[in-house]
Amino acid sequence: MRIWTWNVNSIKAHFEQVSEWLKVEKPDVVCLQEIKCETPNFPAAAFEEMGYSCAVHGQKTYNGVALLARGKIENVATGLAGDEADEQARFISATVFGNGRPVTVASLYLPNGNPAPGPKYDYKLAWMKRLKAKAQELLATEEAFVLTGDYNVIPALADMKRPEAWVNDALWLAQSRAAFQEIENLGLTEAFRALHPNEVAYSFWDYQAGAWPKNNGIRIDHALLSPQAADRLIAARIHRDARGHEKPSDHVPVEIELVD
DNA sequence: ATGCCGGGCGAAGCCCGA
Repeated sequence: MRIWTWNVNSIKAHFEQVSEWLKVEKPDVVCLQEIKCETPNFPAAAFEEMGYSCAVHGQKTYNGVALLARGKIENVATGLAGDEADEQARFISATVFGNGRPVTVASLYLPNGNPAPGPKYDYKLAWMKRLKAKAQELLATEEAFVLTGDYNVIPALADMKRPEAWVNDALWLAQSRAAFQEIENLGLTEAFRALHPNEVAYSFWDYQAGAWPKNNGIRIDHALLSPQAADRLIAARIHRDARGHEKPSDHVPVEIELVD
């Protein structure tokens, strides 16, 4: 089972590229972030024609996450517990099936948090605590699950081209990394780094200042796997070529492959 | 680079992203 995550920076603006890539690569599950549309405006019919079921947690203008999967999608849940006032559409989870073996998959868009310090950073850290609680709840089931998406966290020095540019940034601040590490330390595996301990690879390049031609990138799109999912992990890939397309998203797809 | 690009909204210019 191949599971993709892709922050598409508006599904309306980048639908053509996304659908072309899905037709060629045929991933089994696709987690989308920043769809930037309300649920009724998501192009579900077009994805269904391509063989996918869809579960969407949309929002006007900002955020928005979705799950596509070949076969059925069950137990769809949206949002994270712990803040009744939170109206930002950043989390959707569901059960998907590969050869009959169920996997719980979540598509998440973790808050950026800049400027830090400030209310946006407080929201980011609080959101990470809520995500940790969700991970703890899922771990108690002792089943395979994958929490994947745009984490907006640079885990280590090796995950950025220009560390000096990020010293005071919410994506790199010690508290952000510590919160990410806390979730990993529950017993989750960050798939790409686990399989490629020494590889320098990025998943985001800013649109500005020639970041892409200079390869001035960061790695912030991740997949965290429960032990039962990590046991099935056989590959992790970053599709960096997607960034070179005409009119691309600023993020590229990150893929993991599990034994069916 | 407290935004250089790019998207949304909405029809100019501001908000937001990382």
